[in-house]
Amino acid sequence: MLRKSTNCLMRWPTFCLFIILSASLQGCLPGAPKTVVNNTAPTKDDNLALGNPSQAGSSNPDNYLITRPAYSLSYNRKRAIANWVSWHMSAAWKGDVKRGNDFRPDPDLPAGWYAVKTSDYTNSGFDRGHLCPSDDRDGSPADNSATFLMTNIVPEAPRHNREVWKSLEDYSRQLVSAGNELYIIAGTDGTGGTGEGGQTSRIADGKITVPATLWKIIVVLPVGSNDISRLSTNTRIIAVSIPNRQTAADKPWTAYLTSIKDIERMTGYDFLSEVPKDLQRVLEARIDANL
DNA sequence: CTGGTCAAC
DNA sequence: GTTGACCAG
Repeated sequence: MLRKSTNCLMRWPTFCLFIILSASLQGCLPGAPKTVVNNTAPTKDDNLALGNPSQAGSSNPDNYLITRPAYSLSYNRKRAIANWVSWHMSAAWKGDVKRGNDFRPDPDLPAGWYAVKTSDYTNSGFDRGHLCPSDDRDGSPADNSATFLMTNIVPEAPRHNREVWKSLEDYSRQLVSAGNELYIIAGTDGTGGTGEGGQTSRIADGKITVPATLWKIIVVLPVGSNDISRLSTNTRIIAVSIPNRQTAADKPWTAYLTSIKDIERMTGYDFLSEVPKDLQRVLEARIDANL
């Protein structure tokens, strides 16, 4: 009953189309259309697609843009922590690369700047808290390793990091497993947190500021391309602002839901700046419904 | 690199 | 029980 493929092409075109798509044979068949169906496979997209919230660049040391394949961030030299980190998240970034734990100074800071090292956090009473999590970047060794550069790390109250912040990270990866992709921006604000040793403004002999607040904005999109055009008034927005205190973990992350507008008021940043103004207004006022 | 802890699932 | 993510030495 098996026919040669040329017969198949004439007699069972639908069947052959299936073969073409599933076995990636397009390149073997000259003349086959390049795009037969919409591409719904998740991709790795621009980490800053929704905008650069603080207009970070190369001129201001306290708003210094660092761009990598894994994420983009604004670094604050005076505070020795990031103002924010922005990254795209989809199943395309996921894999089975083992967590590297290779915390190290960021070699991409300008010459002459102090580069935070992992031992600056030892015995500080604060965790080396990821902004862009290791587990969001386990698709390649290079991407995972990039999350351990100390510019992506902030002094985070241990219970904050391991409990309430982690549970939101886990939830966001569940959203990805369920068929969404995400744009995530996480950052810091204010000075002074409460770690294992009590209230602290700075660690490492004053070199590193302990942020008072960690905030995060998650834009939830269906898997696809043309990112900006996929935002609508129905787009789900998850925004939280969580004090950097051990006791913050006494409540679930849903207790800290807020609006993007509130985070803009707190930080002075402008989020979703690539999105049309009218749509920004709607989405930035939104507070996610409690789950 | 190893062993230990803690919380969540 | 296992896993993930810290810590210290």
